[in-house]
Amino acid sequence: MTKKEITIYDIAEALSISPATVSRGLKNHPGIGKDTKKRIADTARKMGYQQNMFATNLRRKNTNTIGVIIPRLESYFHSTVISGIEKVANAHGYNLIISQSQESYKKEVNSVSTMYNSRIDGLMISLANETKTTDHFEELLKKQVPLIFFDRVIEHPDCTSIVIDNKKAGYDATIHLLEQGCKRIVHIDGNVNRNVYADRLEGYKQALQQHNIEFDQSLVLNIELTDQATAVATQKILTMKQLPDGIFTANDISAVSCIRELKRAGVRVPEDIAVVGFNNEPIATVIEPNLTTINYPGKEMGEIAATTLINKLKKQPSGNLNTIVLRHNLIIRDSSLRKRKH
Amino acid sequence: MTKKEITIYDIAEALSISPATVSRGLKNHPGIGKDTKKRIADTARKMGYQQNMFATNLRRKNTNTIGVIIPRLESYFHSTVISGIEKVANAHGYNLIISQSQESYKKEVNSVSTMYNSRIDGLMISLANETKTTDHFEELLKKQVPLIFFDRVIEHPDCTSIVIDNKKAGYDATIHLLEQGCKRIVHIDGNVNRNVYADRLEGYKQALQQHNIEFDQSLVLNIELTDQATAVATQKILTMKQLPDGIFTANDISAVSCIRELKRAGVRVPEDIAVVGFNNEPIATVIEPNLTTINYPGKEMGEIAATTLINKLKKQPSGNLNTIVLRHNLIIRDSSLRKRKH
DNA sequence: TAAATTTATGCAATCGGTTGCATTATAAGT
DNA sequence: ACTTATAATGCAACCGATTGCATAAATTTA
Repeated sequence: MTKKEITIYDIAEALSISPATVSRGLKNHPGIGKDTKKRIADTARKMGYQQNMFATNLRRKNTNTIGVIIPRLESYFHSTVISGIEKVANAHGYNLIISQSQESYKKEVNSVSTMYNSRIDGLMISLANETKTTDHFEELLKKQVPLIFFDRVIEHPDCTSIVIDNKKAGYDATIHLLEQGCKRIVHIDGNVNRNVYADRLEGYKQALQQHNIEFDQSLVLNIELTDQATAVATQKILTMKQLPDGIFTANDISAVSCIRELKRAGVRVPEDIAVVGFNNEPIATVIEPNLTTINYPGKEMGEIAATTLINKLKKQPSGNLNTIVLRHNLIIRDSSLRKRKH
Repeated sequence: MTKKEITIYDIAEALSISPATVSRGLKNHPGIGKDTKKRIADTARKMGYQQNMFATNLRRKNTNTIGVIIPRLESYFHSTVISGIEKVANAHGYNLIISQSQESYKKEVNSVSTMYNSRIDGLMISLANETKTTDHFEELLKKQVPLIFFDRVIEHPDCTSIVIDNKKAGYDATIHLLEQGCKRIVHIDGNVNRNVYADRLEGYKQALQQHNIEFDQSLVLNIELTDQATAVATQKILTMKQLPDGIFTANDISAVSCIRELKRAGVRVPEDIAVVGFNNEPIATVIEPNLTTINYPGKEMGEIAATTLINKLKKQPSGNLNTIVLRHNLIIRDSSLRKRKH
């Protein structure tokens, strides 16, 4: 029933030439005559020829496929990144295979292994919270498969990382709160096992130090940055003997949840407590007051990550960088504005 | 430099048996002796054997890869669906390749063609707004590649569609507004070329009819359901000689934008105008007042779509359904609540 | 016009598994 | 002990494209 596949042999036969010539003709090999090429192309079209990638890949040993592993797909930030990646990969004729780690080290290892078996040409990954080592990438790297980390990265001599300056961003956010007159700032952070959260915390500390405020560990809450966990954390904050006058959270979901709880408890934002988030997700302009946050260029990050990887694959010179740092910026909105500028 | 790949021939040689036996042994063929199997498995592990999928696929003619095409990745709803798909596909050992159409027919055709060339085993798609025909799928279908539509579907005799009852949902939303005392309800809708929007409109009409309210075409605004476009549409609504007292929008992004504009114009929600959205995205509980909306089970839809497809691929009986309708439900929140229940 | 180049094409091995059929070794039946 | 059924393994063709090397044809040069 299934109509027989057309192969280069069929085309060769139809034109009474050799399959080798057809193969070369189809990919515009310089050694093939102009008219022959045209006849091959025409016949191929006429017969409905479709290249068999397996045969090609089997010989060529590359798949034209790039793997992407992210913690979760239903996250605005990550889907933005993926969108950027897809755009670039698609434009360069690469396929994308995507997998989510769900923040689990085990799932991550598993995904890497599956992709390894699928013979991906390159891998881009934003690490799961649980991940602490790079052992599971060694197999890939040994086979010279380029690996790129983005957002949630880890140091590795052979890989490029694409990040923003999280330390500076954390610093910027905190300085802003300080400049708004905050003296006692809580920092709601993620798992400091991950660079992004460790760095944001570091920036927070630096800013405090610069304003001669002593760092107080009890003002740092390391939680899973979800809606729920933040609500719980906020309740805890509300029971502090001395309430903070500023909160810097490491993502917007968390910031929104926090503001919601504060309002529910009758605390005014920003008058009583100013709040700054991170990521600039769409909800930042839905919550009232609108959320001051760090703008994180996700789509751009995806595009750059993909471009870098593809350059590496094509062995173009630009590919051997160690770290690429994208620009972030603080977007000031009402959730932190206590002093009006005029 | 690149370490030589280990093949079944290497294993065969190491054990002085034939490659055929190794091949069968590795996939647990019944005709191979128990101890031989074990020796093969052990040696394979010891030597670091990795199956070459190309060779396998070249013979077997299936790729273990499923394609997914959606309008855009940076959409909460769609990333939720993808998440569900990924979960199921992954659990069954299928790879996923993803592409976005950006609502463009041309890009959609292109993606289908790329996937066709990648020899995907099956395809799942939520159509672009521009798409009106199914011609671009014929090539795939001719090759017996199963195709599943989800959310944005189109009638096709050989394909299963996974949807919610959009007509009923539109009806439910409108009836709710009517029950809250609304008499003049605007419907902000998408491109009626797409089933989802046509059906929601249909449900809206039915509800009106049931309450003996004459349908007024001037109260239906068909727009691109974005933040921006909705803001513009809302401004237009505000200039109507007679203001509506209810608005039913076909998605939450739009509803939120609408509420924002209404509030900015000093219109009270829900007192002056009650608003109902669609999808139940996270922003629905961030906007104030919280948004009444239709809960749309995206992740579940993804899981079911993937399961259905995989069943078809495995030729399991459950696979030959025409349409699967998931349950939706109206979630009533403050944006539409004018009469308190006690 | 013969020799030297250049251009166009073909031969045949190769990539790494898979699988129908044949063959051999082992166990069971008479 | 001898045939027959059963289990275990091997042979070899095949999937479809790629590519180094050889060959043939066309063109240029001497």
